[in-house]
Amino acid sequence: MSKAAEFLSGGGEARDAFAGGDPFAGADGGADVGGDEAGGGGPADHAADQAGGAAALLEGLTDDQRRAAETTEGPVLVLAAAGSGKTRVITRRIGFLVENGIPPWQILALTFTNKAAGEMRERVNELLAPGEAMGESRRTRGLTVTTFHSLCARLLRRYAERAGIPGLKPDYSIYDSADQSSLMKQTLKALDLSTTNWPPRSMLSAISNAKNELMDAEAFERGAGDFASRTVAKVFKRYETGLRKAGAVDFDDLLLLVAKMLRDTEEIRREVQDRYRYLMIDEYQDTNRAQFLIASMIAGTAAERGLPSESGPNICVVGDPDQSIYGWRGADITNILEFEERYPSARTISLGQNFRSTAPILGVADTLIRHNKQRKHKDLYTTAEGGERVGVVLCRDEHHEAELVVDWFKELHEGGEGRFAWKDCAVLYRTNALSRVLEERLLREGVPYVIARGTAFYQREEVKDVLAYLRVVANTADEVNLERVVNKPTRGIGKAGLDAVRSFAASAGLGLFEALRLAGDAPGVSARAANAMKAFAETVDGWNGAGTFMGAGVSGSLAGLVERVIKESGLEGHYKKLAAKNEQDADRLDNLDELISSAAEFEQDYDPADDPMNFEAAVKAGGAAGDGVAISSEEGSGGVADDGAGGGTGGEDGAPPLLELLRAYLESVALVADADSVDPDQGAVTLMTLHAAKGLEFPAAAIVGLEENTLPHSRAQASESELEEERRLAFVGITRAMRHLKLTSARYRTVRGIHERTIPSRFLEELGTEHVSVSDQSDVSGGLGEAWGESGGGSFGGGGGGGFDRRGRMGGGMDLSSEAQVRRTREGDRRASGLALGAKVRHPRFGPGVVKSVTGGANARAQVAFEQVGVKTLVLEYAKLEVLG
DNA sequence: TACGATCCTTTTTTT
DNA sequence: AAGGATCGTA
Repeated sequence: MSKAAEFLSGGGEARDAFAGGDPFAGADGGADVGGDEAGGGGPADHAADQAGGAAALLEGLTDDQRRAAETTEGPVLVLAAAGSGKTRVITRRIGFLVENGIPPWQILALTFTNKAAGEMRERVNELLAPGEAMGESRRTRGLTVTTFHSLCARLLRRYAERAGIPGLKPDYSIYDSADQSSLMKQTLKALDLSTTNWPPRSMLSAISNAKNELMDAEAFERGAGDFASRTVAKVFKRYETGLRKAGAVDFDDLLLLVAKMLRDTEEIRREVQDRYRYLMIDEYQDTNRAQFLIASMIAGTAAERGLPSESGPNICVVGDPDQSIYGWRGADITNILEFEERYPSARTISLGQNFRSTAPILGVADTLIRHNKQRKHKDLYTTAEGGERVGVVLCRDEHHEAELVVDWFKELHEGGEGRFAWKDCAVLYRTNALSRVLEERLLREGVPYVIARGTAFYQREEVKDVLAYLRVVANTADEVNLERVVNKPTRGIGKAGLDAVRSFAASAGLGLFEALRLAGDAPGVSARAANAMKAFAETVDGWNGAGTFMGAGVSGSLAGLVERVIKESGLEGHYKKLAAKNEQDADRLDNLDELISSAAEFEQDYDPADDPMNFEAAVKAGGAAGDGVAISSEEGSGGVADDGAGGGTGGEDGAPPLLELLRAYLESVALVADADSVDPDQGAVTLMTLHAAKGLEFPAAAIVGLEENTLPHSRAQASESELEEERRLAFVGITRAMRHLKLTSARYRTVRGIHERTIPSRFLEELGTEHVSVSDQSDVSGGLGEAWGESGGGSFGGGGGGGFDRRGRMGGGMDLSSEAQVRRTREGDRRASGLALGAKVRHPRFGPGVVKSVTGGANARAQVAFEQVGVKTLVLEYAKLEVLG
């Protein structure tokens, strides 16, 4: 039995995690859910009267695409190759459903990024209600197109209390990775574990992996055998307690808790199933176990849906195994295989025709991806002819690389009739660190550009400060954020005082925030500190009406609240002072302003009826189409009409509008992704990671850093499967390009401050030669690379229209096959481990010296103080160091 | 208690 | 290169 099946049936490890019942037991009672005809009957019933419009929607699709769009009943697996018009198919499919009389609010489409969701909403709107504002038309109103994480956040808000998840109230906070890491550090401290032996990062990643596998702390503990994992289990448990005490959940919890809730609480599962009758999942290859199960449970079984047992629910998943690039995050390609296992009646539709790229680009992509062994080959084809070769450019270093790329874009931009707009161009790279040099060059050349880093803004210190205050305002139990802001800007609350208050809180059974308010009663707190604490607590009280949000001034706008917090917290003054002192800090004030604007903007766009969990509003909006649909409204939660202006999400706690707005705002901030910030209309060159580029396309693309240890990344070479994921990443990059594609590889690159010789990526060889033209611009012969002696320099074969050949003079004429590389890396490792600090060594050129430091890993290097030439950092793999006895 | 200087390690990718 | 942590000093 697969793990997923175990979870669903309540068996095995996963069952222990939740000790709950089988969600699908008693499913025979499900026949009458909803009881409406539209959902149960499906398009066929309505096809007659709507046929015209529906048929028109399918025009211009290929046969395969059409089948994918119109096969709306039952489970469907769409294997959509890169550039095969996947988004188009999903959009048309939604249109087709609505055109056939399915109320939009019964349709749920899940994507991975907000941006993808937003785009899809837009396209559906264009299709169904052209000219009307988004969400205005009854033909789209109530349609849910969102991300897994947003949906889960909303489900948790609506149902957490009813599901009886301990410690989780509707005002829960979502912890981002910075919050998580603070909490983890606290946790380790509390357990008296050193962060050296138990790095917070690894702890968090172990926990995250467990949660992705649907294992909670108790289950993890049960499976923990050795000392290390038993310690992790302890940390896990404590971390969970910390989260719940703070009324918070982390990213993984959003999925885990919802999976658990849907499984264990039949009533909730039914309610969600009643609402959604048509489910679509994009980028299915990137779903993890939890997501797979959430989708399964929302879709329900044939029995739950009152369908004949040989059929299945209306769930359509769209994915491409070749574009699976989130394995490290728990994504599981076997979800694709298990789909057919779980839904034996599933129909599979393959979309193999590529409409995006030229034949050479496609050819190169195909040649590359064929090197993956764990793969079922599928043909990728295009009917398009012509197209220029894919350029491979060898350059000197990252600066040269940036120069060449930017020059190329300028050429395209300025060149003749086929002129390219800036927004047609993109630079893709493996790691964010590579963007810097490119950015500098673009800036210098005056080329407009945008970097896809939606999260960067919210990670700025000053912005994080304000958000931390806001989180505390929304939820004073959030002690991680409380600790962040309690003395920022400094207000005389120091470590000693805080420690005293903490123990006071513990002994009095108070939360930290309450304890601050009563600090005067705490032993060991100076009067001065106690006053400061009390003042701080009162300031927060002033913002949130002493926790009730009823106080004067709290009824104002969200932007108003944010502004008040910035001013009254003293942050404004603090950053003004900084800015006066240091010019670099000037933009911090701008960021604070921008945050206020972002709140104002959010407020403007916010409509409680847009909340997918506001079932009532959705149904109401659905109007006539929704007649006869029984949404269970007697449960008391959101069912009773909310007469408050805020609408129904908060429901039970009678949340006033401002608090609801604040929660929604913080939630949206917590769930932004880097890719979200890509705005195709910005008229600028786009810079982004290969991961963020998934799903996008550009007429001209450059992929930089085609070097070993960069792409494929050094951290991803431990196993064949990791390497294959890197190859898929390269594949994703290549298939983003529509007409022009260049791949660059620099001979030298400065990584973390160390200038070092590189090895061209093995992927370059794997592109084949047929569609590639190599141009060696590096013309380095010796020169810069002296420290590495004979391994430096060398020129590459190929050039012109020829093939690419990695056999140059590198490594003294050695053929650097990948085996040879592995060998050399190990050699470097071995030498590193054999080098003791203080060891006397001799370098062929620099003479004798003493080892100052050694780092291990794939690129082991040592700092050596030479008698004649001073301290040098050497890459052991290349430096022929001789150890002197 | 607060701030600065110095030393040290290090994220690849992200919801 | 840069951020974080630690330590010493005002």
